[in-house]
Amino acid sequence: MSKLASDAIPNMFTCKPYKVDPDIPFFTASEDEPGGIEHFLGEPECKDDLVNNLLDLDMFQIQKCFDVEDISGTFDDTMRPNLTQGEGENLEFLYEMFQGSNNGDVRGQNTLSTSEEFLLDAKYADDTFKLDHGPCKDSYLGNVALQTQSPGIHKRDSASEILDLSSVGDPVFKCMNNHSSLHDHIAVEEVNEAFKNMSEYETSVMDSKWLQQHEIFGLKNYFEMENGLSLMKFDLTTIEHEGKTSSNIDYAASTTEPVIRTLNNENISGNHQVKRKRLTGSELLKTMNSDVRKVELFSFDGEDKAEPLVTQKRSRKPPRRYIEESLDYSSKSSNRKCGMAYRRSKDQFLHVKSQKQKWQNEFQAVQVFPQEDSFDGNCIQVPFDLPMEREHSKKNESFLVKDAEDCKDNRLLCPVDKLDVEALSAESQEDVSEDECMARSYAKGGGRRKRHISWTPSEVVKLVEGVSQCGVGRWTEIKRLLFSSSSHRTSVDLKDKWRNLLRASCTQLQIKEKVENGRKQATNHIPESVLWRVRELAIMHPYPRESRSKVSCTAPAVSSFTAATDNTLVPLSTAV
DNA sequence: CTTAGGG
DNA sequence: CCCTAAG
Repeated sequence: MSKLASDAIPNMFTCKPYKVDPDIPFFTASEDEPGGIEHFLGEPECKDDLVNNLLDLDMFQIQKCFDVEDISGTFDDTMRPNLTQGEGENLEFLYEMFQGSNNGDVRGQNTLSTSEEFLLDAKYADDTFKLDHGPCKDSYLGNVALQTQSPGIHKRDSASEILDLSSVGDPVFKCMNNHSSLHDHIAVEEVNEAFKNMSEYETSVMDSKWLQQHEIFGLKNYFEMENGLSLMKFDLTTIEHEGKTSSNIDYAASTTEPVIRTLNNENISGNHQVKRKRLTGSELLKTMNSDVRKVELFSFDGEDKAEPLVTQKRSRKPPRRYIEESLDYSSKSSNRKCGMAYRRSKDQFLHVKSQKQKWQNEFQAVQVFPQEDSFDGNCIQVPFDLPMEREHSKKNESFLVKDAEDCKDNRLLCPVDKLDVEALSAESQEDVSEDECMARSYAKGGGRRKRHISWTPSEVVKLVEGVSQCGVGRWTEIKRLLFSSSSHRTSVDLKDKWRNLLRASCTQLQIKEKVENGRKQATNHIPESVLWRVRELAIMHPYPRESRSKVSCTAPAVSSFTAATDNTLVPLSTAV
């Protein structure tokens, strides 16, 4: 496929004037030093250069990648505000811009003002048409709003953002084309001619500066990205281009490939939407400006051909941000498909299946309190994430190969998981509900804090019993023995709970000694007998540091414990 | 990985 | 409940 593309693309693209691949700095400058980049972007200096570069970029891509013969109306709409408004003479204007003349400053600002108007138009048009844009739309539009509201920086930002927004509004442009009379082929041709007239010297002089600006632009784009798809994309192309500084062929192939993918995909899913949107500004211009069917005729006749290119290129590890976000997406999207549920509960189920009956018997033997912890209403949890994000995940279901594979795996494994759940539910409703509860709490979190699940008295009793059996500190064993069914209680949780119980037992004693009235409130629904037991266990199995001193001061003698306990508690001597 | 301990 | 260091 890549060879195919390499053979086909140069025939259709005429890239004479430019010796240096303009996207190399764009792609190579990526995840290594985002902080510095951000800092750089924060400096309000380069606006004029960026303005110039914006137009330069446009012209570059147009000239470089397409021998402009059949430019669709989208191109005209995109370029028109920049080229035709404010300056009647496109040729002269562009020429000056390319030369980096001082006049370009003023004109650049004019261009920017019109661009802003255009961006606002795009925003409103976007809102009007409500086209399917994927998850990044809002953020981009938000950027637009921010730019228009902050005059201090909006010039620079909007300049660097125009292409982004054009990408976001791509469908908008298309819609506009359907019912507007903005087609302006003259401007395009003039631009094209201007490039042809440019001398080799000028282009070569521009290259260094232009590359710098292009890098800025690209990095800006980089930071605008909401998900990692385009990062992957960029990485791929980066790998492709590293060390090949003048590989226009590869450039063309890699940059046009997603376009073709998008086009060939009949039901354009969010996946490809995102891909196209996440392209660099230059790519987007190409995407929008080119007559894509024409591209398709050049030996790209199926998605299966374009697919290997992607997988072949994906060799660099995605950035951390991408990993987190993709995990977020996958967890959200696969939540309903047992994605995380499977992951978290697989071992649990396997383990439970073998030992569940046995431990359950032990539980019942151990239970001293009635089954208050059926977890009936306790497990109904409201998801943290917004419903909007769910929609995104739906659209981006297969927006990465990795994600797609994950989803597939989850779907494949899901039936087994469900079978397990059903089989277990026949055994014990409580435990399954706990597992589901736990799975939900993890699946939706996406790395966030686990939902707080209050310890039920029976759980406390189980913990106490486990401590009495295994001793303090053997939390894994206790967990395995008594909490194997409740996967949301980890050994660390047991440890923490035990620590809290010790504190509670201490403080409660002190409180009880002082005020008899506040006892119920202070106990926090933990029966006093349990606390007594905790205290005694703390004596028998001293907690490494804190329990010894604390308990020793307040813990009564064993004789007092036996006297104070009700008969529901098994005497400690039997347990130990 | 498990535990202890601080936050 | 989270995080991390230590073993």
